[in-house]
Amino acid sequence: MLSKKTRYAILAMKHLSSKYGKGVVLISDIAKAENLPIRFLENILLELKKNGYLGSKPGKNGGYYLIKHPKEINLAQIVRYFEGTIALLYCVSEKAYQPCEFCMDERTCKIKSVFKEIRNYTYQKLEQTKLSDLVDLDESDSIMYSI
Amino acid sequence: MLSKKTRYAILAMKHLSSKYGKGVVLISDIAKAENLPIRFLENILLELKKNGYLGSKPGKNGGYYLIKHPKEINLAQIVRYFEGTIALLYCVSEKAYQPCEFCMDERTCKIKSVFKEIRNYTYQKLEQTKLSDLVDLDESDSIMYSI
DNA sequence: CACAATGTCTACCAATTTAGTGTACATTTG
DNA sequence: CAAATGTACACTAAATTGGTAGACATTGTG
Repeated sequence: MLSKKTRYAILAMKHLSSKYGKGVVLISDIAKAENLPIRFLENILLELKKNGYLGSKPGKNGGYYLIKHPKEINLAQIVRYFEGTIALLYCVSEKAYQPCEFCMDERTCKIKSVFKEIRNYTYQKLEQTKLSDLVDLDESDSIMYSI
Repeated sequence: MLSKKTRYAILAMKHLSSKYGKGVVLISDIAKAENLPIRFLENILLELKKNGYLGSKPGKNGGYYLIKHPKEINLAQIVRYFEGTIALLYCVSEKAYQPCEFCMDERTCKIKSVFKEIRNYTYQKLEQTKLSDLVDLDESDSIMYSI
């Protein structure tokens, strides 16, 4: 099961995608729109910013905005960042690999092969799902930021 | 990521499968063979017994044994029992369903559909993997229990 | 019947993770 | 300068994870 943090992050990113190209969005607006605890959301947005997905503008009329185009961010990136890995076992993880505890020979381990297939399918599905797939983008009246 | 408890349960069940039809197995032997903390393993075996997978024989010459044939137990059952659900979101879970937090309309929610596909694939793979697939069964000299 | 070897039961516990909150501060605009 | 914002960092409460302790019940053997 994904953690609330991961789910909140997806919701926040989805919301920011829907406002892409339209200037900054208040944390409080995201919190209200997606029904998220605002202080917790602050931490999450900060993490997303540190990871390069978001930009921010402090002070009055400030807020957050997506740096990349929504079609350039996918769910695998978000899930992996907050969950640490997409795999269900360390031995089939790309990002958090550790030797298998189930077997002597990882090349022939049946458990590993099953969980590897699951990991690969999951990764592929999440990777294929872009933020742009989650919202109706309106690119007609997009504006430039003055940062 | 699966919890240690779930992973230990799979290891214990795998070990008991390899001894299927050959009488009881000491907790301490399972712990030694699979390198598991014995007191924690006791709890896990007890849970597996309460769930109907294992039988036990207390007292001298006692131990645990698989009740069902290894081909009648699959990984989905074990994972679901210890993890609570196989899904990554409640809204796509069969056993722990809760309404979706991501959308107004679950029928058209893209996030839900992606995670539903992942859940279905995962379930199918785990369900197809029987304990008998994990070990070399030797059914030639199986014996009957005298319980 | 005594006793050793085993599983059983109930409780407890420490460490870690999760899901936040508190407080003070820095920055920007008007 | 004041108000509106994001930033930093510490703190914490609750839940979960990963166990451990100790007394007890059951069984086989001598």
